[in-house]
Amino acid sequence: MTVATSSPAERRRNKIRARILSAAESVFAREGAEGLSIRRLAENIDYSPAAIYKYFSSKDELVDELKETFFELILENVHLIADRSTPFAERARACLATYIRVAADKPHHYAAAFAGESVATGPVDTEPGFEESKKGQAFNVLRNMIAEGVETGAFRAEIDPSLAAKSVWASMHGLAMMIAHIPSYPALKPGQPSMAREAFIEFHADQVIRGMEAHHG
Amino acid sequence: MTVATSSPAERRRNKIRARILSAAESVFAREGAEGLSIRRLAENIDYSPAAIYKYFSSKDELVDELKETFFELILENVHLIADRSTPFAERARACLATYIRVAADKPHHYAAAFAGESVATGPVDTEPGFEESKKGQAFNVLRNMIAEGVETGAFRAEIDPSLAAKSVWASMHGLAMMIAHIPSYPALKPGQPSMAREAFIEFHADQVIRGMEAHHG
DNA sequence: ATTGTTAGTGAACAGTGTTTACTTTCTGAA
DNA sequence: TTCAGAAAGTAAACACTGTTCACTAACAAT
Repeated sequence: MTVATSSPAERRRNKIRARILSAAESVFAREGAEGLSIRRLAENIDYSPAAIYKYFSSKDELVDELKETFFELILENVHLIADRSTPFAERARACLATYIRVAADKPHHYAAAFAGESVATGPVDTEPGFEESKKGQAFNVLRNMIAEGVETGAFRAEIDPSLAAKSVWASMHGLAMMIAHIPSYPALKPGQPSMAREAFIEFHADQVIRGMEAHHG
Repeated sequence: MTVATSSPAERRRNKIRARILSAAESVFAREGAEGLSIRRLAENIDYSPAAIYKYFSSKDELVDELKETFFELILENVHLIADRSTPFAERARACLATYIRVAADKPHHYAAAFAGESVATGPVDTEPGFEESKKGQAFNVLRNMIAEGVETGAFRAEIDPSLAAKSVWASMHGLAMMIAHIPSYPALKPGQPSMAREAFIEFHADQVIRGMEAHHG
């Protein structure tokens, strides 16, 4: 083990790697994975197409890194809400709504994060490294929150947090995908779309939480 | 207006068109839109690639037709349940579950039906021809069912059927997409995945309905 | 100073959807 | 029945794509 954890050459390499990722990010955000071509990317940063392959073994690997970074962003935002000490019901709704908002902000990223065949090969939570992945961590935040709800009696006692978390995730995923693919969803008519969307996101989150709520009395 | 609504030539043409679609269908079901290449398709049916373009103006148009036919299948299945005279709650849950089941049966079709950029250009329900499209009709079935629930007092009075239909659709869409992209979702571990999935689909549908239910008491 | 690794490149390979110019085949009217 | 015109079908090319290979230039370490 050498002392220097980063040689000058290594730092320079990381810098270029980052520059490639940054250029890719901006194209990807605008046009998605299909719009991001290695040749165009190479031209943008004044390299030959083949040069990219000295830094990434394939386009998929490059895109995977963009997706992972994006899910890190989702996780950060959700954590910010989840760790607050506001009342449970409010906190739960805010978490769900936040997930959608971040997803809606980068629709191409969100859609791509779930469209990749690499993800589709195995079960979600038995995938190697799922627990450690950003997606897995986001799932855990959700499950813990539901467990809290069950323990405090806010949610029905018979609810299995793991199972419910998957159901809730699916529901939020659905809205996120709808917005990603149909940018104006769910606005009835164009015009003040963001207000209508905000209201809808909150309605949707509310519906999902209601589905789990206990009704004493 | 001529009497003959289909000349021999025309019938022959439709036959070949159908043969192309049929060959495309089987490849598409197995490998999705990316796996379906015009050249491979042409080879399968012993035509030159260019010949396909005498019947379809583009690959997108061909795929669009596959998608529309698929959504017709969904609609048929859902209608079969929706038109039954079983108790409302049971009927509603069965409709939602059916939507998922048909989608899960042809994951590539379902994913593609929502992935196309052509869909993503406008609002869902202000798209020209949305009301007439199979997707639009499925949406109407859902909205009418929710309206029925509100009228009979099963669902909360303040619920707007149009809005709620979008929320419910998003929830079901989410699960359908999860299953489409992650074939083993939501099984925790491989083994008896279809039973686990059946149970989960019903749990999910139940959660979604519960979100709208009124609690008199 | 020399050796070996790394950065970077131009050209090619194997695909893709699509268009164009061309030939063949068939059809509908004089 | 003949004959013009439309339609069916094709080979070859265009403009792309991701990726690999052989090669050169630069740099690091012994």
